[in-house]
Amino acid sequence: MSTTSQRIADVLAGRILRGELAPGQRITQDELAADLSASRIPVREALRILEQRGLVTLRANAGAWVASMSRRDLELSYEIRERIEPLLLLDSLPGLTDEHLDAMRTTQDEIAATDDVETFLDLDRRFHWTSYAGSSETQLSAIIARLWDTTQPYRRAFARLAGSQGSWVISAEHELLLEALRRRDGDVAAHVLSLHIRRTKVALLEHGDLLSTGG
Amino acid sequence: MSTTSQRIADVLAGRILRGELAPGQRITQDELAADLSASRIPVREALRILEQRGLVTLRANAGAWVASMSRRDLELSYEIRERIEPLLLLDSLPGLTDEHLDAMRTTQDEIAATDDVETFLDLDRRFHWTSYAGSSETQLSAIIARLWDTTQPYRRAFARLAGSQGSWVISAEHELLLEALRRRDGDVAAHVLSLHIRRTKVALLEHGDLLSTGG
DNA sequence: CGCGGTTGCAATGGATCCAATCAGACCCTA
DNA sequence: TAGGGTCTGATTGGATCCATTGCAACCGCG
Repeated sequence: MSTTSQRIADVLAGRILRGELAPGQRITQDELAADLSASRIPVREALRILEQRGLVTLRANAGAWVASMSRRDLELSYEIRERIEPLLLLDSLPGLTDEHLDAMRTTQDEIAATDDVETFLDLDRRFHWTSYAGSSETQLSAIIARLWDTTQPYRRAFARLAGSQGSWVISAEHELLLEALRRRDGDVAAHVLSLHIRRTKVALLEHGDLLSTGG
Repeated sequence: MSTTSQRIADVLAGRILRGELAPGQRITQDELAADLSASRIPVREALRILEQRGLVTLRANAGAWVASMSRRDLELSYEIRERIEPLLLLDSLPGLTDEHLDAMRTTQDEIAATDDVETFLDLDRRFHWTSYAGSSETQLSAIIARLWDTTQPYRRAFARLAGSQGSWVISAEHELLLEALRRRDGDVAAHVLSLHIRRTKVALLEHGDLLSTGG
């Protein structure tokens, strides 16, 4: 069995990523401890773990809050991803099996079929991370996972606003990516991925009001 | 005054970055607590803080170690830096004052004059981070700071092996960077920086034996 | 009526104590 | 003698209790 700290961190991370807790919202140690039937010690460690993942902001002698990003931070996050996710994809490609590609195929079909925002977010995440499954766990994947996590609330807000408009663009880009991966063409795949992220960034930032969920 | 956790984290980080503790070396909570006259609670939090900075590796019910990287991780760290440090530099450039540039000028003169490895590492770090001083604290600078921190032991090992050979190349690149920044030529500055990092990576990885310090 | 200081409470930070876990040595057996 | 199992010690993880900090309401003074 894992530690209590890790269990608490997992539960809290899930709540944040599912949007049950909004960016900027206060988190009190006592409350969480009582809620999960533990003392405050593992709660404090869990908050440290989530600070590390960028999901929580801590201030000494003041407390903890669900992390929120400035518009500039959000923009830079996408520009980082645009430059290093292709790196991870190239590192992953040699290790990608046909089973991985089949799984991506299936996931993409489900993406094209869904209208629910939460389902889409989940599937989109799965689609891309399956493409990274050929790479071993490194600092690179950790950094990217963190960027995905911290921007998740804003992706959700955007997806809600945009509705299903433009979802066909995403599907088209996913198809291009998938085809390039099948041909084992790393250069094209990396390029498509880079463009995919850049276009998402632009679309997302056009909605200036999506930062209203928290400062 | 800050918290005890933060103070312990700072002390331990300093020891690791100065090379007093080698990668892979065990850290026991009791020892650290006794050494710094504190209980184990803030020590545990300090270890979490340093795990966040990538300086310490934690395993549940087993303990803490000074973090070490695989060769592949080291290589990827440089490839990430090569792609995103130019981004930080471009973000910083509008905010860079003449005072910043003068400080870089002075630091570079000191770099050219020194033969001591520790002094060089310190000055080189200062040179580049001064060039980022025009940017506000974002996730981007945090990621890069982390990459600098975690690769520090290997930079040190390389600098010792290489001695002062090739230090003129570094100085030449720094001069090019400085000149481009003075002209406010972001494109050239970013390009020089990218090449600077890439060349450093290649030189560093040629020494396959520098990973001997820890596994 | 507005501002500064003070007081009280709520929440966090830290210390001590106890329980659970892991690593290694030792012993017993085949 | 080699292998496996058990037992013991050391170390980490967690709970309870106390100290400290920060925030806010309240009171007094100008």
